[in-house]
This record gives sequence, structure tokens and C-alpha cells, in this order.
Amino acid sequence: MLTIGKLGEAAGVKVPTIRYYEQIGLLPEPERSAGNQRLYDAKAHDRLAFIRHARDLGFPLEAIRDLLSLSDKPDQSCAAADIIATEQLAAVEARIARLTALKAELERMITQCAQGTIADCRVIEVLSDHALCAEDHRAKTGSGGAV
Amino acid sequence: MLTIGKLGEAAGVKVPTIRYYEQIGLLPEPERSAGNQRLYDAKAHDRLAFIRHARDLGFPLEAIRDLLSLSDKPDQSCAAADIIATEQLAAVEARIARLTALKAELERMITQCAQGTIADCRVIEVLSDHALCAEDHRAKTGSGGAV
DNA sequence: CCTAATGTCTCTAGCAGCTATAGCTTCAAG
DNA sequence: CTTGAAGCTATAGCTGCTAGAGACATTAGG
Repeated sequence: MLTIGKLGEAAGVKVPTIRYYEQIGLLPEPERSAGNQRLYDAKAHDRLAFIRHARDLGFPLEAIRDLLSLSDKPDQSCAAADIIATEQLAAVEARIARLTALKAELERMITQCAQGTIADCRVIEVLSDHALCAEDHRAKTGSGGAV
Repeated sequence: MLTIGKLGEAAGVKVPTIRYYEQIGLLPEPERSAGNQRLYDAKAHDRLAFIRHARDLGFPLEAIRDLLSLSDKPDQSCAAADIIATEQLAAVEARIARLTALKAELERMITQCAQGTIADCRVIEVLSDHALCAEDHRAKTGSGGAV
């Protein structure tokens, strides 16, 4: 049986985060010691590792909740899990595309900012003027996704 | 003179977001009409476009605040702006690297999830087991950065 | 000129996904 | 047996918005 601190260490998750996951129902309420401290078993560790890992991969907590509920009924088709992963893949590809354009833009800005004063510095100009953009940022108006 | 709605439309920023930027001091308080409605000029539009564009490029509001303060005193060296852009470039490159690894992982998961039941489904298995990882997610423990 | 439909106003609360603080209790080592 | 770390609950804060309530302003049509 692990205390919350040991569990956090083992799974690479901070202690308050574990309590937070319990609070929002991602982790079940664990046993308590005589002194009211949480005690976790190996199953809890696995579940937490699953969550941690999925978070690392960029899954939002809601998707993780879905995946966990799927894994609780292992006789069903995994199509649903596949859909969740596929959606994540699309989101990730979109982010990569955007970041790559962004990288080019920043490199261009930095190259052009060659020891002048801000008056000549295109960093600000590039950011002010849509027409100077290599990429069309306007396309994503309203999507508001994380970059 | 533009009303807040027209300005938002022109700059691709939602109305409450404009008011939010004003509230946190990124935009100056504009003139008001006789009926107390905000009225913006072309300068305000440029500044908002600057902010919008920088947000699109992934700059946090604090960096934007710095850039704006630089642009307010254009006689200084652009070295500071360059530093900000360079920092952002590094962050962007790190994000791209992480997302690319993540993409490979998701593709692997999806390929392995071949219409079976969840019991055989590797999506969940892959997420449960660190040892199956192509990439070392453990390295970034504690950084907690956006993906 | 009047009315109805927008648009705008302020204020407050909420979202994700944690993180930090305060003030207490419990546990393990020396 | 004491002390210091680790645990407990509860609450508030963070970023960058977004949504709602309820009241006033503006504009287009009849």
C-alpha cells in the first residue's frame, strides 16, 4: 500500500493533482489509514499511470474519462477508443502544421531584426500586418485552439 | 470611428475579448460616444491586430505586453524584441518536437487497434504501459507545458 | 415618430487543469 | 518522546478567455 506521496512519485504526478483527479472522479476514492490518510494499491497506480500517460499524449481529461470507462468494459469493440485516438491525431497534426508555419515566421522575424533600432525592426511590423504573413492565420478565426 | 463590434469583426477578435484586453491593460481605454459606447480609431485597430496576430503565433499575453511596450518606444534597440522572439522560437521548436513524437505514438496506437475488442486493443494497453512507449514521456516530469 | 431588433454596457461567474496557501493532524526517524 | 516531514481539508488563484443577466443605446423599417 502506497501513501499519496509515494504514489505520486511512482507515477510522476504531483500530490495535489492526484487529489484533484479524485475530486473530479477520474480516480476512485481510495482506502484510508486509521489516521485518515489515503492508501493506494497497484491498481490505483496503473490507473494513475494511464491518466498521466494519456495527459502526456495531449488527451483532454474528458477523453481520458471516456477511455477509462471503455477499459472498464473490455468485451466491447475498441472502435470507440480508436475514434478518440484518431481525433487526437488530427488535432495533433493541425497543431504541428500551425507551429511549423509559426517557426518560419519567427525565424524570418529574427533574421530581419539585425541590430537595428525598433524603428527598422520588423518583429513588430510583421506581427502588426497580416499582409506580411507567410501563413494565413485568419483561416482559424474562432477556433481558438491551443497552438 | 468603429464601435467595438466593428472593430472585433475587422480584427478577428470577439467583443468580450477586446473588453478583456482593455481590462488587463493591453489596450488603452478608448473614447466613448455620448451614449457611453466605446469608439476606436485606426491606431486601436492596428494594436489589436498586433495582439491578435501575436496570440495566433503563440505568444503569451505577457510577451505581447513586452513587445507592445517596446513598440511604444521605437528609438531603443530591438535587441529586447529579438530576445523575446528568440525565446518564442525555442519554445515553438520544443513543442514541434514533442508533437511529432506524439503523432508517431498515436499512429502506432491506431494501427494496432484493428477492429478487435478492447481486451486486445492496444490503444488502452499502450496508454497503460510506459515500457511500450517509443518516446520518453517521463523526461518532462513537472514541466507541465502545453503540448 | 415609433417600435422592434440589434448592439453595447457593467458585472459576475464559469471553463480547463491544475497549483498554491493556510491551518491543522498524523506518521516515521532519531 | 520529540521533531520535522508528509498528510489532511478547504479555499483561492492562475491564463486567456467565454457566457450570462439585466439595463441602456442605436439603427432600420414602417
